[in-house]
Amino acid sequence: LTRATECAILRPISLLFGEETMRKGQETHNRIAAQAAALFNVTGYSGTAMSDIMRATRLEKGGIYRHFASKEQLSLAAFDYAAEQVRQRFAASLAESESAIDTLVAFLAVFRSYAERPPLPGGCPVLNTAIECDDTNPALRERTAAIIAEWCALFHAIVSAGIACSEIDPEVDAQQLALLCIATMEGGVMLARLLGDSTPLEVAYQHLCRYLEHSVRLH
Amino acid sequence: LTRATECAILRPISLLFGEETMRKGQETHNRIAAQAAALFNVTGYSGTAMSDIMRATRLEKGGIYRHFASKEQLSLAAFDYAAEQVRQRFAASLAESESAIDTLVAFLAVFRSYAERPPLPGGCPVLNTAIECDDTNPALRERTAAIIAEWCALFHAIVSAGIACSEIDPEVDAQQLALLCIATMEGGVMLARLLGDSTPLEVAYQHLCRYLEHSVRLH
Amino acid sequence: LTRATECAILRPISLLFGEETMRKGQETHNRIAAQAAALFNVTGYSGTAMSDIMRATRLEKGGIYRHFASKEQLSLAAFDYAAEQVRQRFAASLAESESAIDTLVAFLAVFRSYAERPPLPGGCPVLNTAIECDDTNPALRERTAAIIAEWCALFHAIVSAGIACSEIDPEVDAQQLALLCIATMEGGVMLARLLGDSTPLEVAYQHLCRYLEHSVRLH
Amino acid sequence: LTRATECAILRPISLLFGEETMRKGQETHNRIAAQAAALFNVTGYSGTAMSDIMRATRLEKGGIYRHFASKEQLSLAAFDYAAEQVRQRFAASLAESESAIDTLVAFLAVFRSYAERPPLPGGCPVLNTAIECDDTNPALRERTAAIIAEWCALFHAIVSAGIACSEIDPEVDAQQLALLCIATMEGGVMLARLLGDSTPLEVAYQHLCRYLEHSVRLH
DNA sequence: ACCGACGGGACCTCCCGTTGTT
DNA sequence: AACAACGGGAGGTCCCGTCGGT
Repeated sequence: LTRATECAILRPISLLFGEETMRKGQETHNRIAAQAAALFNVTGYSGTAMSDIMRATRLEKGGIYRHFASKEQLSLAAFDYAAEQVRQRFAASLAESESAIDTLVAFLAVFRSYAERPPLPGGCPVLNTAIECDDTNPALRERTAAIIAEWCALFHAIVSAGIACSEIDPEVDAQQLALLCIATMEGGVMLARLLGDSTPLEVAYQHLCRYLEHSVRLH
Repeated sequence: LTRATECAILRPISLLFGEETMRKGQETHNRIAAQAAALFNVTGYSGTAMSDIMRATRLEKGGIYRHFASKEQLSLAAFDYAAEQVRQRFAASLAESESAIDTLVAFLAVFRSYAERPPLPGGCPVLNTAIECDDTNPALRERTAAIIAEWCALFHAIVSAGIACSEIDPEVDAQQLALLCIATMEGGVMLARLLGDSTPLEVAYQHLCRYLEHSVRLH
Repeated sequence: LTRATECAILRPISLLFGEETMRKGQETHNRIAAQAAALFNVTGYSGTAMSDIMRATRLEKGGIYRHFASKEQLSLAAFDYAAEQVRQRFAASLAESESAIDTLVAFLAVFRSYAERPPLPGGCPVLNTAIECDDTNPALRERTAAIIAEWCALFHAIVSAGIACSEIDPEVDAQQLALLCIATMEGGVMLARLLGDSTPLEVAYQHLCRYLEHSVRLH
Repeated sequence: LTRATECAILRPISLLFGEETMRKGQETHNRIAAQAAALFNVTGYSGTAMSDIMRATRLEKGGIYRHFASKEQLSLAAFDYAAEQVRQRFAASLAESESAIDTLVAFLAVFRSYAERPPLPGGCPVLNTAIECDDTNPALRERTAAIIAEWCALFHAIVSAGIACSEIDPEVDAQQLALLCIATMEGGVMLARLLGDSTPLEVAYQHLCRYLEHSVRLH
């Protein structure tokens, strides 16, 4: 794995910094969270048993419960891992773009890529967690809402910058634009997965791109 | 309840048609499906236990299993009940509209009303079921996809009629328009429920209304 | 079992009184409580596993948990059963005695019989529960203390009657006498069981009998 | 054990030589036994988990299992520690008394002090262990019975000396007197802890003091 | 048509003990 | 000497489904 390689490379460095301690444990901790995240994303939190996670991690109960006090705690760590994966996808996509509109398009493009290459097996963890946990799991709901807030903040930053450099119409409400884009793309993800067809995502993406071009960009 | 009243009204009629047989049983059957649908919609299929349904229906195990062979079968019946509720919401909303565009707006308005008055407790059953079952439950996934297909067919009919009477731009692709509208509104439902705020739904609704007006209506 | 036979005999009678309902369940409920009481009394509450009770009752988990919501609830029911057994032993012993002093002696004699014929396997449930639960289980502690209170009340009644008929010295404090007798005999039970020798019980009994004769009886 | 014997022999010698070696280990060993003794005395042997002992000792599993091969072995060491505490309480109380009767009273006084100042948290370890282990744990039962035997031997010595100096009635049976005193006081300890009231202990103590004075002392 | 009793398996959690490492 | 990591089994609880009764 890329990750394992990365660790192998970083280890000597961290040794220099005296971070030697608790390496193995941390690694296992992360590995469990990562594999649990995938399972939770596919079968849901209540649909995934600890035994499933045991099988995926090839660890026994004792090994898992050493790192997580409960399934609840593990589910939070798993969500955090998933959120981090999503963040990295956005970071990678936004990195290449230069103008504000380009950046917004890059944001949309991340969702568009979910049909073929989801950040985790099972689709968008934000969408999945939002649907499963909105009524039943305050802790996860909170965390999920925080990701949405992050995205909205990102939109605010991008739109502000775009307005400042006269690329974006100053009338544009960043918050509303963010909600519209997230809703449309996440809805597209849902449809694409349900129908097993990426068309809905493509339609959503094209529609929003045109909208950005015609109604958000300053002419 | 409206539903109960409806039953009371319909019963004498069905009596006229000799449907005397299986009345009480059918009623219980429907009641179980209805209450299970609400539970499933809130806590999910794997998050809802038969004991929850027993409590809600005030029936013992035997009473439920007389009507449904398994939890699986009950979940299908419950989804069918939920789908029917949704259908009725759409029928009621579309009934009043006259023009094609009005009809499309009426379609969107149904989703807009979900924030304050969802068809079932727990939000949109189509969205919820799609997310929970896309990877794990082919039977429910199929049924959910069928609802989407129904909506698309509805769009086809409306758009065709609109084109025929020169209200809608003949360039409009009904299928794509349907997917866009469904994705945007369902995404809005997700956000509204997650954030506990109907703004995302309102934004989605307003955006699509303007889109219908400017880009779908024939000028 | 005697008990089962008894039930079989009583059943037709209870039918006459319309107590037909919930017969089987109640019977199983009682049987579980009785057998659990014996186990708890021998191996303690925390030392007895539900699997032990399953083996003893020849019931599966499902069968037991139908009747008791938790091990905690079962432990309370089991203690109540044990307390009832103890009560019956006292009732049987006190029934035959005539004078106040005789009644007190009969009370002591119940404890004396514990060495050879304890009310339940494992010795005195009051003593055992008191020791195990005084610091850890308020519910059981309360119930155990209530039995002690019952015994003290019994002493009050006996002593009062004895004083009234000039058989007992009016200076005698019934409460203190009760505590002394209970302490001495329960301590005797403990020693007898620990040493596997009934001598301590016999010594305690003889001592208290002489004490009753010389210092409690009115001369 | 060989190890115990070795320690007993080596200790004075190594002290002479200022023995640095093996001191830290022995200290930890004792600390674990002491803290485990308190826990076992409160929550019982089967009610106390190794994790409880880990928390109390602030040691990890490996740290404890280095000193004790198993929970079973630890429980024996803990009981030995508890027994030693009890022995010291008796030694301290008996040290001050001069006559035989005074010594017996001093013996009783130790139990009387248990209500306010038990030798360990949780009450009398002899009583607690006797009740929990009489049917289930031969090793601990043996050790507990040995403490009782010690006490009886102590009574024999005191009574013999008392008879020899004409302080105690030569008719007195030391063994029976010991059993009576132990039973009465331990029963008092049980009641005092159960009821949260030292009265039973006081009553037992006063009763036995009067008994010693009137029926044991030679007049 | 519905209830109550029960089987037996799965689930989460915790337990005791072992091993490798430092 | 002590810790961290882990195995594997047992504990209590809950689950789904069956069956006999009424």
